Amino acid sequence: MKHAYNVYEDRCPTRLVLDRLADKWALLILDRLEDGPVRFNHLRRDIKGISQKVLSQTLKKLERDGLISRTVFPTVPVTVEYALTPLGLTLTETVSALAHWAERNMDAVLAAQASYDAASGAR
Amino acid sequence: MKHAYNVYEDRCPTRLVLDRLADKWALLILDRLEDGPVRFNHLRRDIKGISQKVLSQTLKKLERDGLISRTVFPTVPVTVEYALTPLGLTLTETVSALAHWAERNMDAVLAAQASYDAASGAR
DNA sequence: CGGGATCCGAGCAGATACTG
DNA sequence: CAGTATCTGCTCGGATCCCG
Repeated sequence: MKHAYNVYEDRCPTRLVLDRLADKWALLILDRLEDGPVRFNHLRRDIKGISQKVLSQTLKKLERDGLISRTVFPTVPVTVEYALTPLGLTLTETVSALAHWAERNMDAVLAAQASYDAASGAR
Repeated sequence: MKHAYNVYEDRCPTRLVLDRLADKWALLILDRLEDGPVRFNHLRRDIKGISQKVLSQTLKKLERDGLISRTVFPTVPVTVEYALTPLGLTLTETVSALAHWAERNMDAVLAAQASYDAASGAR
């Protein structure tokens, strides 16, 4: 057993955390915040395809988990900045590794998919 | 820009890969296979809470992506072993890092959630 | 043992409209 | 600008039954 306890157990708290991390949007947001604080609509524009509702929900979850901070500036109209917390920062190293793996091995994965599809299509 | 190209773009292939990885069950399965080949019902028993259908679907996706291999032994009844491919093996290092991050920082996350909930509950 | 097929209900996501 | 509210689908996952 390479884990401190059984990660595969049903109500294991690690699963709860892992569960939260296993979210495409959350990963992209964390990755995007790595370079510094970003405002709401800026995130919305940068992360193509996310809806305002889902972005809002995901940000709230990440804030609840203590991974990002939300700062409101009392300008008119109001400005809100999202930034990584120190905890969130420690996570982005790992998330980055995942993103870079995807980049490096994308071709291999696509090739595997193509050959898999060809094999089952032949049937 | 720390990526070779814009990961946040809509139809970026990296997103497709990242999307696949952002799956709680897939991560758990990859992690579980790290120690060696495992049979179907063994996985089913080990990864508590997964249904046979979802396990089957997830395994198929991972196989399609070239991350795991499926070997059928013509015994009676038939035996099927799932194992990491070399490509999948390179990924588990990163997945492991994620799992260990979750383990190490679980307490901090739970604490953050508690204080967040207390703050919004007070309103 | 290792699945596929089917049915079904809950929840999540998209679109739209409105607000401080 | 930065969201909330509501409604509506529509996919995902659980349960069950069956097969090689």
